[in-house]
Amino acid sequence: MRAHASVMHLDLDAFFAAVEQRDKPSLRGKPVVVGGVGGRGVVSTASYEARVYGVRSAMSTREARSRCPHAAFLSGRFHAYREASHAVMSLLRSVSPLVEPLSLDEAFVDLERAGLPDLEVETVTAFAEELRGRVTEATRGLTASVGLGTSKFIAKVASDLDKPDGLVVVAPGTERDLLRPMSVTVIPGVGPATTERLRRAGITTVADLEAVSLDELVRLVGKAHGSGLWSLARAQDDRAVVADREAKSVSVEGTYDTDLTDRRLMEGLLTRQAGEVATRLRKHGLSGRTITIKVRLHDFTTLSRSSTLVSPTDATATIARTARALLADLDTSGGVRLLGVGVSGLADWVQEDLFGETEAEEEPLPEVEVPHHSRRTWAPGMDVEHTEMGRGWVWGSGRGVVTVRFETAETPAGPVRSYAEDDPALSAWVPPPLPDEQG
DNA sequence: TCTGGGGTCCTAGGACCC
DNA sequence: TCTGGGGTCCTAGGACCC
Repeated sequence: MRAHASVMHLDLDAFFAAVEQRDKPSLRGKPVVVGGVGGRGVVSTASYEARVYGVRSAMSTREARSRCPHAAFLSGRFHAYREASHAVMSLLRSVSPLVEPLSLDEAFVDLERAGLPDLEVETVTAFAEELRGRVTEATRGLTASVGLGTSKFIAKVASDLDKPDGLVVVAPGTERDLLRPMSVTVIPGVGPATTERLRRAGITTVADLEAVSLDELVRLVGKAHGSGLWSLARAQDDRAVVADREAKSVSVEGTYDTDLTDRRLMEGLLTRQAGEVATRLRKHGLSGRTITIKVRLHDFTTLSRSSTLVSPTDATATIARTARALLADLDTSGGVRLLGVGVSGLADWVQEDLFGETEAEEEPLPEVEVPHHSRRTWAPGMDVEHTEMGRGWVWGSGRGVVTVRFETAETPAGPVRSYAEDDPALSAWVPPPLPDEQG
């Protein structure tokens, strides 16, 4: 803990929904819900007008619709969110070199490096207030809630106390009095499971937590978590603000509106996801050794299987083949609602490519037909182009009919159309070298 | 027809090595 | 005829965050 309230936490208010209202004046003052709009979608962000009706983040879109049928339901324009986020992060970095983004809409800023004349409460308060105004300017109208405190924990708690469009400074020395009456859930890392465990032990507030010994806490919630809670309950937090944290994994996953049962289709989808993961790895100059697939069954049981290669890869074919091999060991007969592929164990260098695809030393993998862009046979997952519908990908094929899903960034679950296999309007789509698809 | 997507961190057991 | 201990890597699952 520092002597001064020099850690700042900034949080953009109802970020995705606010960007939509900014860009579309007809939505201002109205309930807006951004999230998945498919049958299994959930809410990412609800505008404050929608929150009045009880719509919350992580709620199923179905429930949000029933609570607030007249809201605008939008699937999200991530390019616009990224752009607004970038404007804010750039502004913050112009103020201090130590900026730690937590997501598109949140960051810590270390004011010890902001070149202020001093770090007294009045000084940092005036500085933060002015900065909030500059954030609104830089984003053409978005508002931010800001908290200042002697640690990350306190700054984060503070930014939550006067939302939206607020500023709270917790004066040094007042932290523990502030925390004591609060629920244990204010502590980052205390979610539903931990809250329930603590509740059974009679612990519901930070004051309760403070009264529990370290040994007892470790017994209740484990070693790392227990010692973390013990410290945070006393407002002891020395975590530094760290700029430029490196990514540790890259993954793509998707939940499908209806459960998948066709293994061939699942393989096609995994192949497609592997391609997206590989593209993102290459874009950031990364490669990784561990390939993981994630499979969520019809009953929501979630399985993962991973395999670590001898050397890092960023090759679609290697990731795809490994992913399909991992799937081969799983029983998916009850149906699958989610499939995902990830790569971890990242290195910021790429293996020198001595063997073409560099898979010479890998264990033999089962024979699976890889969808191939240059052939006019339609395999699930392959990219196609239709003269009228534009770009899409093969969802299924057979008996002379090919089903294509036309999907864009705006509509992840786009329209599905079926064509005769030999329909001349349909052609294979070969991706350009290193497409720079999204920011 | 409950329950997203992209992440991080932790735990625990087994293999393997010294 | 009894059975170490520490360290590291790998795998699977789970909690949590925004």
